[in-house]
Amino acid sequence: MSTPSTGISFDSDRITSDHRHHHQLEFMDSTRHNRSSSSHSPPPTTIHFPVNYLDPDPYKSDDKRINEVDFFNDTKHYPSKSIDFDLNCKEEITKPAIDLDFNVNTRLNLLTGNTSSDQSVIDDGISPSYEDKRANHELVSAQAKLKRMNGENQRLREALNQVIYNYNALENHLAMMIHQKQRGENPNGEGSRRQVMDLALTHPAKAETDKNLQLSTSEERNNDEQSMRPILNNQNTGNIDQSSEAPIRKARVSVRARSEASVIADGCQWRKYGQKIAKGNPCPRAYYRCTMAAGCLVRKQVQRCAQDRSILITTYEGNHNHPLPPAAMAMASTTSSAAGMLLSGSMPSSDGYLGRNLLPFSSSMATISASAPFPTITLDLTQTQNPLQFQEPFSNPNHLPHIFGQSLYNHSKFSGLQMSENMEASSRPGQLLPPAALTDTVTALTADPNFTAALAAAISSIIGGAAGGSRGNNNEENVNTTTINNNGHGNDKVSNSGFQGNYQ
DNA sequence: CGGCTTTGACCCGCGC
DNA sequence: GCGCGGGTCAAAGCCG
Repeated sequence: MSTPSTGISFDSDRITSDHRHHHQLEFMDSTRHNRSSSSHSPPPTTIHFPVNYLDPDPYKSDDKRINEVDFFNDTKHYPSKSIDFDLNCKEEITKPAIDLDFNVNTRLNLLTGNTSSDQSVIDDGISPSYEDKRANHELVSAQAKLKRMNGENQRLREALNQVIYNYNALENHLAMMIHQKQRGENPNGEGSRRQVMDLALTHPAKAETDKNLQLSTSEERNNDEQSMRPILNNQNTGNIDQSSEAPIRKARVSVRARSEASVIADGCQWRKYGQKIAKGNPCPRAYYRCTMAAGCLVRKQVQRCAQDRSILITTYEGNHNHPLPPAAMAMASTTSSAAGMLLSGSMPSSDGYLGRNLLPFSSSMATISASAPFPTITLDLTQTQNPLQFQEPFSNPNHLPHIFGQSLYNHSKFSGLQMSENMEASSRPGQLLPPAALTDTVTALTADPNFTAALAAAISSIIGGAAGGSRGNNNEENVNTTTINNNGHGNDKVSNSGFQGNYQ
């Protein structure tokens, strides 16, 4: 646990069962809605990329009434290592603020007391008083530097959170304007309700525009992409009357987590408004809508996996139009970022470039389904250990914060930040991209501004939400630019009280 | 009594 | 046009 390292990493993985929240979902045996037939759609083509996940131990039996998985409960503390960022996020009324609590081990073994056992015994001829003065000077200097860094880091984080918040507000304002425009043109409002909903749930207009522009440049499109052509035509002609558009696509982010809980505690308040038996799965699908603010259009579906009913599948849709509590922001920013990448084309279609390059990670990670009715990115958190994951000490099911950031977080690995530092990991067969593929992927990703934005949000999520950031999971091998000792173990760190993050 | 869940009915898109 | 399936509505009931 206390492996010496200068690494900076971010707290990541923790899932705990939590019964504080009362939203429950009864997966009944009802078959009244079951109209399933024997026909099945072909499995969607997929793109995979890694998500790190640690099993939350859903069978934890401390409490007889485990109804949720709380991804954000953070009560554990970890011994600090070299440089540990203890990120506390306090909730404000309108936006999250962050308190930073740095705990830096300067490795100078600076002592202000006279604990002889720790003092140097080497007689170098320098007087003790000189040593003390020098040590004190260094200590003061380090403290001053730390203070500056602390302030700067907090400012940056606040700025980043503000940007994310403004972005979400603007996005929802756009949806609202479109809604009003539609109502103005269609006073009855009938027949367009669902379309309005879809519009509001659809990811940013710019992302759609980008995607559509990409579509216009190629003749080789699959059927799924062809469905977007009406949108493209409208935009090209300057017609923004989307009420006349044909299929509006909305991105979904699906999270697969192994849990006996009924729902995952993602920090938001949800109200169940429906339940149905979907074709091909005897487990009912429950529909929830966000009730944290009037008019919030975010919805989620919760369903157990037919093949493995210990797996809970939660699918999010849409962006919140209201400030989120810190506990909710991790999921929000992650799903938003994933959806943005999906719709913006940063994550190309299943036969796309990135997909080929990322396929080596396919076994246990995230999946993009391009052939589904809606573009869906699935974060598979059911794997106890993914191919990139080191054996590490934080596989405690209670220490699973922020797993939702992992998908995007791992994407950052491909952005070429630390390619030269993959030596250890690359020694494990099949765990890293071939150099050429990696380079290509890096080029593709970094060339895409949407990826940059998404990555920023994801990093924000990780930094802001990781409740002290570094539980040092698998990711530090690549991302940590200061790592000297990449032994694959998580940076032990002092955790803190609040999990924060960002999501929508 | 208000908020939430349950659940049958309904709407709508899509494929045949 | 029809049936299927996904998604939503809304009345009724439940619960604190």
